[in-house]
Parts: sequence; C-alpha cells; structure tokens
Amino acid sequence: MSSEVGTEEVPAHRYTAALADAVEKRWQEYWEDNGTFYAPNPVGKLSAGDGVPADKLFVQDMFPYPSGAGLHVGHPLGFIGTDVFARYHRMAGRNVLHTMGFDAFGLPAEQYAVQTGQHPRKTTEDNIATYLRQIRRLGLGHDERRRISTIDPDYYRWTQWIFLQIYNSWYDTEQGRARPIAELAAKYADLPADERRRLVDSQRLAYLSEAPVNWCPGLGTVLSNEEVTSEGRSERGNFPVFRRNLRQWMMRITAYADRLVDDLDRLDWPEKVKSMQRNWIGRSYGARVRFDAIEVFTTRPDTLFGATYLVLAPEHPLVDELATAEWPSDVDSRWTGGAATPAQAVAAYRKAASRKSELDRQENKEKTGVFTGSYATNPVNGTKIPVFVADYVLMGYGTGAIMAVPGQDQRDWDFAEVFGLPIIRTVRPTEGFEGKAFTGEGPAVNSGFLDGMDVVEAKKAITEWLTEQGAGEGTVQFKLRDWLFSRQRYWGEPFPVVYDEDGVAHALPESMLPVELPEVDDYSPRTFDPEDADSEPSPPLSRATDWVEVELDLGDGPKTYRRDVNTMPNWAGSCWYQLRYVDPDNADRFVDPVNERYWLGPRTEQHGANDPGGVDLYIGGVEHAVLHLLYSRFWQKVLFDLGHVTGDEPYRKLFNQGYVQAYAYKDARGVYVPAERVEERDGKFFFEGEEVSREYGKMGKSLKNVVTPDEMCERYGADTFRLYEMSMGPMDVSRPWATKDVVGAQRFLQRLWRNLVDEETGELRVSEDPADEDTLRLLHKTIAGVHEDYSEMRYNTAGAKLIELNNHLTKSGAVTPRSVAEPLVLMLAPLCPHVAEELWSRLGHGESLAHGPFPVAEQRYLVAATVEYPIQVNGKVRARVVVPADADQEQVKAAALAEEKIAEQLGGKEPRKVIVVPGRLVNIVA
RNA sequence: GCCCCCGUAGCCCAAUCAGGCAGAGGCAGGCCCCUUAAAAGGGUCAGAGUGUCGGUUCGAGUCCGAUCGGGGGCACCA
Repeated sequence: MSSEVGTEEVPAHRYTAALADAVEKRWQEYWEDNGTFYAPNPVGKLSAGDGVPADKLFVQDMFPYPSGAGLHVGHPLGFIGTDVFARYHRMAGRNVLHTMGFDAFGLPAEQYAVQTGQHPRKTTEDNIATYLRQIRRLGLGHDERRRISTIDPDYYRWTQWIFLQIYNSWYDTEQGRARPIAELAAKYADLPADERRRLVDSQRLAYLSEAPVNWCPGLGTVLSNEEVTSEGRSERGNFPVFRRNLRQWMMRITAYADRLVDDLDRLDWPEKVKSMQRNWIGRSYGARVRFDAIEVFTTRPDTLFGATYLVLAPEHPLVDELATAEWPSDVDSRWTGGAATPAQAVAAYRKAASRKSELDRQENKEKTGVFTGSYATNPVNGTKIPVFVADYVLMGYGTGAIMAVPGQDQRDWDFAEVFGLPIIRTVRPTEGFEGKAFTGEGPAVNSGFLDGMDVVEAKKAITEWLTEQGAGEGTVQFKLRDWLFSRQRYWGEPFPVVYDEDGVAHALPESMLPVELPEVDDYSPRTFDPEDADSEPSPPLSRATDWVEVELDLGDGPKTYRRDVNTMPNWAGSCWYQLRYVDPDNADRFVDPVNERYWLGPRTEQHGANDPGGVDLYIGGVEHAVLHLLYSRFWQKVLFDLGHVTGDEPYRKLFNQGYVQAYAYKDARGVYVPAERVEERDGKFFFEGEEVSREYGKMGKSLKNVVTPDEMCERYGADTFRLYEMSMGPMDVSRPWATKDVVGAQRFLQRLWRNLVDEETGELRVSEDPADEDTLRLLHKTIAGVHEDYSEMRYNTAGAKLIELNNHLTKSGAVTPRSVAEPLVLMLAPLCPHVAEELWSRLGHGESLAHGPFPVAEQRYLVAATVEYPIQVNGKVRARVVVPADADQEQVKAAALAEEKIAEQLGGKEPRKVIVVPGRLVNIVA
C-alpha cells in the first residue's frame, strides 16, 4: 500500500505516505502537549490571566451525532473547511475559538441498546472515542478543553436549567419580549390561588397542552411538526403519523414568529435557508371576517363581494351545529353526497375525511364536500350564501374556515365548478386573460364602494370598513405552530418537572438539577403496528417506577410526586451548545456573561448597528435549515429577553457546505457491486467483465461505495487528503469523490518537499541568496491572492496558487531561496498543517507556526514595470504591445496604433474609435 | 403549479461579484527523461469558444430576455 522508507526504490526522505504519517503523528502530539489551539477566555478557568486580544473569531461546525458507522470522506469536508479558516485567522493573529462536541442523545444509540442490551451511554461513548480518533488524525486544530457532549449530566443540567427559564417566563406582547413569570403572577395577585395558577400556567413559554399532536406508532413517540414530512410521515423511519390528543409539553415558539421572520434580515445567511425559514413560519397579512357565527381568515378581504359560499374544515367545531335536519326543498343533488339529511351527509363526510391520511388529502386534488344545509350572511352586502364542509380547507390554518371567492381563487373555482356555485369576478382581469380564477392585480369590479380601487387600496378600505362594522379586523396569520417538546424515548434529557397527586405540574428548583436518567431494563418505548392510530404511548421512563415516584420538599413539606416520564427532543441540546463551548466547565452558570459577551456579543463597530451577535462562522449542511436553526434562534431570543445573553441571534454568519457524493454501480440484477473495483471503458462500466450501470448520489454502506478518511490517511497522509478535499471545488458546491484524483495533491506536496529537503539525505536545502525579481513578483502576487482566497473560503483557488508558485520554483531548477521557502510554507499551513509545521521547524524555527506569522504582500512587487496590452481590432486580438506600467491612456493608444500589424489592419484609415482599458487591453473600432 | 441554484476541455474545477486576451490548479491522455523494469518519480505537449436562441455593448462565459437540461425548496396554508 504505502512505499517503504529507505528501500532501494524510493529515496529515503521522499514525502511518502509513511513519511507523512510520521510527521503527522509527531505534530498532533506536539499540538496536544503544548495546548497549541487553546483559545483564552477573558475570565474563568480558561482565562490565561493576561487579558485577551480584542480581535477574536468563533468558528463552529454543526456538531456531529457520533454514529457507530464511523466517518466517510464526505463527513469531514465541513470540519476541514472550518479548520482551514480557523488556522488562517489564528495565524493572522486573532484569538480563534474552534472546537467540536457531540450531539449524543438520539435514537440510533437507543435502538442499538434495544438490540444488544448495552446501555446507550456505553455505545455512545465508544462511538465518541472512535470519532475523536478519526478526527484527530485529520489534524483539526480544536481546543480540546472545550469539548462538550449533550449526554453529559454537567451539560444537560444546563439544558434543563434553560427549560426552566423558558417555563418560568411568558411573552409580553405589548413589550414584544419574554418576561419572568413572577411578574405575570403579580398581576393576578388578587385572584384565588388555583385560578391564578391556571391563568399563569396557560401563558408560560413552555406549557402542557392536551392538543392534537403527531403520534407515530411505528416509533412509539410523538413528533414535532418539523419532524413530519409533507407526506405526513416521520422524517426518521418514514412511518405514518397520526393526529391525536395527548398531554404534552409545548414551546411557545409562535410568540416569536414575527421576530424570527424579521430578524432574518439581520443575518448573514444563505438566501436559500432564509427563504426556507420564511416559508416555514409562513406569515401572511389578511383579515378575519365574520359571517354570522362563522369567522374566516382571508388574505384577500378585497374580494369579499365575490364570496359566494363558505367552506369549513371537516374538523371545524361548528360543523355539527350547522348541519341541519333537512335539506332545503330545492337542494342541488350535487350538494347532498347522496345522504337523506344534511346531518347524515356531514357525518359521513367527516368520517371519510378522518380516515384519509394527510397524503391522500393532499394527493387527491379533486374537490369534494357536502352542503351543511345552513346559510350565512355576507356582512358586506347581506347576501345569504351556502355553507359547505370540504377537506380542501384545513383545520390547522387560520380559523379552519374560508370564504370562497371562485373568481379570484383557483381552488374555489374548481370547487364551484363541481358544485355548480356562482362565480363573481371582483378584480377585472388583464386584457386577453383566458384563465379561470384571476389572481393578479387589477381594479375592483362588482364590489360596491371598492369599485375602481387597486388590490392594495381595496384591502385597506374593506378592512377599515369591517372594523367599523364590527364584522372583522385586519390580522396576521402564521403557518408556524408551537413546538411539541416531549418525546416518549429513553435516551434524552429528562424534564425537571414533577406532578403532584392532582396531576399539577411543578418545576423543580435549580438546586435539584440535573435530573439524571434512571437505569431501566428496557430502553425502548413500546412501538406498535405503524398503522395503529389508536395505540397509546408508553415511554420507557414510566417503567422506572423507583425513579418516577419521588418524595420531595418543594416548599410545603415532603410530599410524594411523580416525575415526568418523557424526555426532551434531540434538538434541545443543540439549541445552545455554542454558549457552552464558550465556558465549558463553568459550574455556577451556563455561561459567564463576560465570556459570552466577548465571544458571542454584538460588535456594532465591526458589523454595523444592526449586528445581532452570534458565532462568526457556522458551517453545516442545509438539512438543518428549518429544524435546528429555527429552534436555536428561538432559545437564544428567550435567553436574550431574560437578560442571560447579550446577542439575540446565535449564528451571525451561516454557511452551507456542499456534499461529497459518489458513484454507485449496479449489476444486471440490480445489486450494488463494489465501486472501487469497477472499470471504465469507452464510457461504459464493467465489474468482473460484466457491464454495470452507474448512478450518482450518496455514499453509503449499502451502496458499496464508501471511502473512509482513515483509508485516505493511510494511503496518502492527512495533509494530502485535506488538500484534495479542499481542492475539489468551492466549499458550497457538492462534488463527486474520485479516489484516483487524490494523487495529484500528493504529487504537489512531494514536489514542494523536494524543493526544500534533499530526498536522499534529508538535509534542508534552501539558499540564503535573495530570490530573483520574477520569483519575488510571483511570490507576492501569490501572497495577496491567497489572503483573499482564505478569507473568502475559496480554498480550491488558494491551493492552485500555491501549486503555481511551487511549479515556478521547480522549473527554475535553482536551490529555493529561504525568503521564498518560508512564506510558501506558512501559506500552506492552513491547508496542510502537519507538513508545514515540519518544514517550518526544519527551516530552523523553534515555535509552532500555528499563531503565525502569515506573510504579507509587499505592494512594490505587485505592480509590474511594464504591461503587455493585447490590441483588438473590432473585438479580435490582432497584436500585442509592451508599454511602461505608468504609461497614460494616450501613450498606450499611440503605442497601439504604431504597432505594425495594427497599421496593416487599418490599411491607412483613421480608426472610428479607440478604447483603452487601463491595465487590460486596447480595442480599436475600425 | 410556484420559487431558488447550477450548466466552461473526456472528468473535477478557474475566470462570472465589478463585461476586457476563455485557463490558475488537479485527474485522465500523448511524447520525452530517470529506470533492468515499473510508478504514487521528473519534464513537456495537446485539448473547449462557455447547453441553445435572441438582445444590450466597441467588446459578453460574465449583463438582460427566452428556451432546454440537471439539482433543490415549497405546495389545497385561504
């Protein structure tokens, strides 16, 4: 596999995989022994005691779940990217915080525990050890003192503490912020205790709710809306999900809906992620309008005159009341669903709707529904319009009822067509419009006092009118719902909550934290037939009876309580880990305010008046766009409102790295064959002589196309692997893995090494003579370019520039001048830190280069003495001319026109126009 | 159906932000050197007019408008 050092074939001191391995091990040990990547805190245990540089940088990876499968080459892409960034800035003199912890609660460990009987903690900790070994080998410059793990009681104690903060607060809509619950309780001081308690409890930001939740029998747990796919199945496992009423913890994230949308504008995040969050929060402005007892939500109150019927969701509470005993004598046969009475029709329709899965309801876009037998009054003109029940209206959005305006809404148009309902246009369609419903802009028609107004004006006018009449009011509607926060799992954070004999919840005092997980015999919740919608959750903690029943003194003497047997969702631990990285072993607080302000506080002088603070660079996959990143922002805002942190956003700049993808090959039977043994011939692919088909996508065990970083480190060394990964393309682009290409990165390092070290003797080989002019110019051009590339995360082009410089040295054939060797090595260091450290040390430096210096380009080498201008005639290059760099436009023009070939082209005629682009070219229009 | 991103040598990618000679770098390929031989060694050469059509401009890979292809997000949200 790797070449032997010292064999006859290969020079003893060539940069081979074996040599790289020795160098890498040596420097990894050095860094660890010397705490090279320790980033000092202003105060506390991690303070160096002599102050901190004002210039800091906090770089963070989305921390991994330590899976048992280990890493493939795709996983470290982001980790290496952040490491290069961190190393570059560290060398530039900034105080750089970069570390990595583990998001270690979660289903796989629990499921593995169920299969093997091994405690999830054991599995998880073993996996973490493996993970740490794998990432250590990559040479990531982490501050190891700051490693945290969400399963650590010292960590989840604070997760529970934050839960209590949220529980013990309410949202003051007048002030637009969360406030301590005690301030609310004070307002109700005059009320009887239990009424006060009920009022207060109903306004907490973390509250118990008996509302419908997503129950997933196949997983044996409930799920948040964000964890349910648009097909109505669990994101994990793809099991059916049913709506059920269960008493569960909820987080009042909807209180923050406006701020969560508005503050996106203050974040340096990819537009794509922002738009996904905006979409998910789904804010729309509209009005509520009352048709007698039925309240509807509409975004188009301006079309009220065109409302020809109402529709209620099948689950709407008024449906039963509205369903009359008999059909009107002239009822349209299409409206009855074939039933004898409206009550029967409605009951049958509701039953059918309840049996349909979310998926059926969405896929089947044919409009169905039945008439309730009732009519409602349109407040704007007193018209009686029929009320229908139809499943194209969803109970979960708005009021669960709509006014149907077929003229301006295609869904309503479709329904009206099926049921023979009238259609009135209230916006005049544009000339030549041939569609059905018209949803564009135009003047109002058939709309009484709104006629002639445009949509915006009409909305405003009708909203004012409705308000005056008491028939409605303007309102804002969100798609976002509160966050379901309980899970029926074992391997998660227990709730710091107990219930008394009346079932009333009591939060535990801070002094009783952490509430640690009990030992249990069976780690699994009871799971059910995935289709069994009527099954009952049975969390594993409920079986730890000794733990569940507990005697406590919560202020009114020792009493027996029952603990909450749910656990928090997997997202809890990741909602605040950047705060703990800052102060990982603070025993008194979740983070010291001084440390928090230094690493995460807003810096308006640097980032502008609107700076929300947060991690300076947060890198991870786009798959967390809505879940983790929304929850995390919510927690941060609560903590901010309560005065615990100084920034109101957790992540100032977000960057999504691309994925490393891979080809997979299938034989004629459709079975995957090992990708590494497939050969390509004439655009076709063969495995053991048989033609196979190729597909492109993920890397995975079952696809037989996994390549591991360990394997790459063995064959080429970590530096080569790092360089190759970073050279494959820009950080945000997904790219296909190609093992055969890795050798290119190794050849470069070999050549660079050879330019500085004698391959036969191992002696350093640099000259103390000054470099020639050309070399200096290239060197400084490279320095300037590399600076820019590193700070823009364009590592592929940074690498290419280094190769270019090194190729220049190789070609020159001379012994490399030290004055070029040193900056070259320093510039290489962020990408290939081990070999750079080794060469730096061999160049005679006693100190690690981790803290710089990073070379600085000298301006005088960046400006050339002469410039070569290409000369175009009518856009085609016809000649070139060399002029002094300081020649002005007239001189360049004169030189261009004097050029022999150009004079020839012009044939003695005067050019119509001559364009001189300074420093670039000359274009002559003949 | 709506929205977003991407199409440059055989392959991965530069140049697109700010219009100015299409090539920085790597893989693969040809040739040469080293070598008994070989390559994960060294050197060198060649290779596309930028998916397509149209527009703006003295000049378009770059800007604008269509269109095709690929990827992603949202989707009966009133």
